[in-house]
Amino acid sequence: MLSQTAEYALRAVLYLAARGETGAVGVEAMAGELGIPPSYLSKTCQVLVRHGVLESVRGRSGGFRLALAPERLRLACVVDPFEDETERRHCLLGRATCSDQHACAAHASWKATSEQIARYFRTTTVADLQGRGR
Amino acid sequence: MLSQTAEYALRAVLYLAARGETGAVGVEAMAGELGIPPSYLSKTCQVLVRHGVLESVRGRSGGFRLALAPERLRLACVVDPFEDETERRHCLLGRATCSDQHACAAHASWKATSEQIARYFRTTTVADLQGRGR
DNA sequence: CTAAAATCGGACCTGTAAATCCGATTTAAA
DNA sequence: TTTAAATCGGATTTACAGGTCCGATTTTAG
Repeated sequence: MLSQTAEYALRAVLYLAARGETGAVGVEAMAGELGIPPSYLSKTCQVLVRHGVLESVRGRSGGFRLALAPERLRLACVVDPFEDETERRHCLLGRATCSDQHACAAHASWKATSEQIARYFRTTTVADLQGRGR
Repeated sequence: MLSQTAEYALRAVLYLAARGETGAVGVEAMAGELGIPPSYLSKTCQVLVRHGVLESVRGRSGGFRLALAPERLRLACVVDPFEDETERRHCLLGRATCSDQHACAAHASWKATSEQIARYFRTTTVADLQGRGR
């Protein structure tokens, strides 16, 4: 469903949200806790910083922290930087242009499901997932 | 949403369904029509034969045709052989075990959408998509 | 019977996502 | 002021899905 990288990003953000306002968390610690290759997580977090999802604190006792309150952070903001913009996964058969006007064979029947997926990522916030599961 | 290979499979099956009972269609013709690399489509079709979705006719004027009536062919049958069995895409965060009992943070909120996706592929048939779009 | 046209299927190549490595830079504690 | 600990960021390597190639086999048209 999500690329490996997008999944890492989501897990990292969820982890930081759980920490609340406890200052920045180092990549090494986070990676160890989440079971993600540290140097890869480092890059992934850097991308999230560029997209305004995280803030980085450099130097000693630095690390990463959320840039926004969890209530304002939608899952789409976390995941989108790692999904190909062009293929908004709207067409099941991989058409470049697939709309109500120029529909592929699957368009009509797939539409409802496709829209529910998009709505999930657009409306669900990080706060909505906090405190659930473990 | 679907892997490239699964998408090829679905398009090929839809193409054969549109042909109706006009005998087997050669890979070369099908690939040209669909814009799929011929030798790759060949392998993809071979997998579908092994899974009972297609039948192959060897020798001169051979090719592939549907093994079942379109009404009996569910999209899941076409697509599943090309998706990893283990990660049934049920867990957004990539957990090995994620269920109502052992839930990840996203489980509860993701469940409805996840089930709608599964239901779509399980219940929609090739016949449902026939004659739609182009 | 022969030859052409097709699938079969294994070995090989390739492009890209995933992961690693390492030096430069920044900062705070000692 | 020095040093340790952290991010930054580009170059490189690895793993695997995607794609190619080709010889063997099968079958039918002529």
